[in-house]
Amino acid sequence: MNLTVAEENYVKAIYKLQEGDQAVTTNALAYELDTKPASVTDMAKKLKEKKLIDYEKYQGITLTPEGRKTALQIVRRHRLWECFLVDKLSFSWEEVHELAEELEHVRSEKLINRLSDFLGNPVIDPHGDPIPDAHGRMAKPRPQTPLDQANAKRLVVTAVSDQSTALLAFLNAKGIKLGTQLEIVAHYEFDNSIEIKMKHLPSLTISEQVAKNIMVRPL
Amino acid sequence: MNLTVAEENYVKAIYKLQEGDQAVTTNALAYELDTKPASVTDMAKKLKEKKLIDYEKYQGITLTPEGRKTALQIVRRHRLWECFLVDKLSFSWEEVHELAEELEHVRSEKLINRLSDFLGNPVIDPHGDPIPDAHGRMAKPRPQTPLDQANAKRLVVTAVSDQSTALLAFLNAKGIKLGTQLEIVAHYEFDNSIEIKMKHLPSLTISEQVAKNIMVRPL
DNA sequence: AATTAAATTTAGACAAAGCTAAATAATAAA
DNA sequence: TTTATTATTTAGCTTTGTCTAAATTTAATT
Ligand SMILES: [Mn+2]
Ligand SMILES: [Mn+2]
Ligand SMILES: [Mn+2]
Ligand SMILES: [Mn+2]
Repeated sequence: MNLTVAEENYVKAIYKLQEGDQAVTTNALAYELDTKPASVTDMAKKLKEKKLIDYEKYQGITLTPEGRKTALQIVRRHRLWECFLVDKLSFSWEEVHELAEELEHVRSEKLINRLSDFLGNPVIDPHGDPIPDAHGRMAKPRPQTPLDQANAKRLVVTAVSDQSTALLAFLNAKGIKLGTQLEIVAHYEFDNSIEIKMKHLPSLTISEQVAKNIMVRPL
Repeated sequence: MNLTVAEENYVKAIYKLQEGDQAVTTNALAYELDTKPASVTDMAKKLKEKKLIDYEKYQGITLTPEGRKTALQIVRRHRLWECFLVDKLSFSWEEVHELAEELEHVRSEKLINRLSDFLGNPVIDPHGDPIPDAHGRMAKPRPQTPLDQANAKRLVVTAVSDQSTALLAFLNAKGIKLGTQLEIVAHYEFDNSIEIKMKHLPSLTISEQVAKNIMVRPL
């Protein structure tokens, strides 16, 4: 099926919001895509027509199996381009999302498979997110939790769930990246901030907001 | 100025057709872009509004200096992506044009300059066409002529002027590529076909059509 | 110079993707 | 269970880029 760029962006956004299998709401999708609910309703009708989503008035949106397959292809392209930009062109992780948002729409199986080979068939992208293979399968991520809910003391950073430039730039400034090892020094109940310690660095206190978006697993 | 993909394709096509400085006709542009003359007229009005072209009814189209600058940026992106695809992803020269046609529309100075560095700042693309630098300057190509007009006997292939898959595939089949050295054995007046000889290979006769599109210079 | 042919433009329509404002449905509060 | 609030949809309009058919201009031929 031949999708427009807009349709691809919708399908990917629905995939992202559809954690598990609960329906995605019109408003949530509008917010995610920085558009208006009325526009989402319009597009929902088109995507239903193309059998990429299940949609009934007022009932929210879910991807069909076909839609999910499509979404995974787009996610694959997005994440592989991110890897390319970071690994080969030396971009930093907060710069690549925007560019990948455009590169992901160049549709060519051959291109993307060769790109994957060229990169050594990576399985996670620069933000720690898994990359679907050519068949849409991804390594199920090793168990990870947001830093604010971690119970172990010694942890390693495995991903960032919010990928805004603002958060990533903050983490850069503090020297936190994928693979960074850290120790929880204290929880402060007042604002749920967390004090952490990385090797060779003075300890540092981060807000709950930040902690929620750093994914970790026990070391 | 922020151009749409369609506008970029028009500007690039006008640049391509505007050999020297003669105006590009509506019909020629429509044919080049595989669209209809009426659509070209519509777009001409928009591009004039954006000061990218000079255009008066019935008088044809020429790029303004601003338009030429824009065109050179697009050409730069196109040709650098072609280099990437051939040099890094092992595509062959007849496969890359289509893909570059899409990749060229990802607008990022930083991306394209890093890509250029990554590729070693190449100055010609896989078809022998010069690549504009970041300032829009290109090495003026060494003098070259179409094979059908060459007077020297021993020649080297420097570029292909028609880049259709059909021609490139034909050249592949015959073992002709950039840098190939050949000798003219005979001209046949009947159909202007040309017999050529490459080292270690039996001689071979090519049509005028083909010869017109192989650019060569004396060895 | 008049006529024919070719090139170009205009008029009117359509599909895609978006918007605002108004209407309707679903949910939450009183 | 009414009432108020929030979520969603509908209606109508806009922009971009395309098309066909008709009109007009320019160029080429008698
Ligand atoms: Mn995108
Ligand atoms: Mn990512
Ligand atoms: Mn293009
Ligand atoms: Mn080329």
